[in-house]
Amino acid sequence: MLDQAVNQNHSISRLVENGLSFPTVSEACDLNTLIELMGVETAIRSNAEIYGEAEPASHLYKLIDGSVRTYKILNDGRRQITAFYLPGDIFGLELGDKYTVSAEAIHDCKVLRIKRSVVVSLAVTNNTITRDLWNATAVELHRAQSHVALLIKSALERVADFLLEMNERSVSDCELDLSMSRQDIADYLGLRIESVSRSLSQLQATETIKVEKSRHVVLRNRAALKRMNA
Amino acid sequence: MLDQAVNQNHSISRLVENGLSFPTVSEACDLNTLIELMGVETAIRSNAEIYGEAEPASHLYKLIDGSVRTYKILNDGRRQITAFYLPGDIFGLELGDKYTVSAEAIHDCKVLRIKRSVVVSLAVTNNTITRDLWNATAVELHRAQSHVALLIKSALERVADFLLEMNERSVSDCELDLSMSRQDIADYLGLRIESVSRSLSQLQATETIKVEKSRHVVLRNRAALKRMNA
DNA sequence: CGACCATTTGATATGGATCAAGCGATGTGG
DNA sequence: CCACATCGCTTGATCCATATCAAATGGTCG
Repeated sequence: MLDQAVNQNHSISRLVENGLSFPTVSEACDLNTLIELMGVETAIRSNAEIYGEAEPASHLYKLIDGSVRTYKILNDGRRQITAFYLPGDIFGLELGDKYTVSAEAIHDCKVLRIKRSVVVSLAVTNNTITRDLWNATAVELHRAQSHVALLIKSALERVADFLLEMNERSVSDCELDLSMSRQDIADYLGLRIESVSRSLSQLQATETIKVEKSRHVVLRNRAALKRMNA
Repeated sequence: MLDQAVNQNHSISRLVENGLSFPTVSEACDLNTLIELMGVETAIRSNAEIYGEAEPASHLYKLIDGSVRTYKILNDGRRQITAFYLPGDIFGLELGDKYTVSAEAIHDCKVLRIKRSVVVSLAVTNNTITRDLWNATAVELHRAQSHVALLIKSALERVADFLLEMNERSVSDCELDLSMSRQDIADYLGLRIESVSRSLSQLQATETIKVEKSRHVVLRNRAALKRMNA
């Protein structure tokens, strides 16, 4: 059943990529529907690059399964992770024609991939899609602004923020499965891996969290975590 | 002549705000033209608040003269300046219905102000305007991403970055007139005022810049400044 | 001229980086 | 099934960049 869906996506996609009109898609369709209908399901191996900074921004992605990090490498070699994407998130959206960050799979992933040129040309006449593109960019902007606010905080506050952010974006109970390594977290928070580790230990010492396994954290006192934020 | 233009803007604006149709504006018009045609010219005193975080996002602004800072106050009282706006820039653009930052005039300013509801309702049928809103949001996103990259750098690098950014956004020769105080710069860069001052002194000691007056800086070796960036 | 405010400079403290070692989980070969 | 290598993470010791505290300087305005 899944295979069938994938194949169908392929054929729809090809139709439109070949320039044939597709009334239901091009008229009253939103961005998410467009990706679901026309996106090509693609598997990506753990740690594989999905696209690289400064490459032509050829595709737009919706993450189905797994997790993705986007990052920039600064000229001294430091890596700044700009965002983590979880299932359901759209990524790879660029206004300009080059990617401004690189994207990598954190694990084996499944994504829906759609040609940017298709989306952009549909957007010319489809206001809903243009609005969705705006909307998606605005969501990214809010995340980036939160990230700025995060980076001026202390190490402990950054880690607390990070745990809450991940918690809110996942199932949102008190159990938290982190898909990324300590190094990824450190590069996202602008800290060293040792500082992340120490902050987690400190939060555990104050009974705020419990690090059951290194990738599995229980939030024992979310109020205390929230009190650390701004 | 200027007064006349202002009055005319007022009347056009009222027409549309009262729900009368205005074919030339609502059809083939872009966002900038819309603001120029319908924006109400407003003067804002130095240090006056233009809007506050979490207030209803009632207006969209184009800065004509002066400069503006937007910021968030974190819960421990720290102020994070998120952006500086210079003449020609659009600000106050929100996707949601509340402002996510506060905006203040750094000096006496002139702005063109337009109701958000007008822009948004025109955007429903005018794809060019929707696209321009997307575009403006994408510009903000790029700035925010650069800001993230900036905040993981050393104090010296942040200050060098800042000088280059301001230089590129102004007339772009080697003379740089800073419209903001050291405290504003510090709150933008996530540093203390003393660290900003020391970094400037250090850049001056290496003949990279010359601080002629505290608000007027000459870039003597732009290549050296650029070499500090990532 | 004198008061005030912004900025710079100096002295010291501190949080996070760095360097280094230990620990625990996972996997491999004997 | 166990010894051992490896990798990711934690913990410890020390260092350094920036914060903090304090004072001096300079520019502006009455």
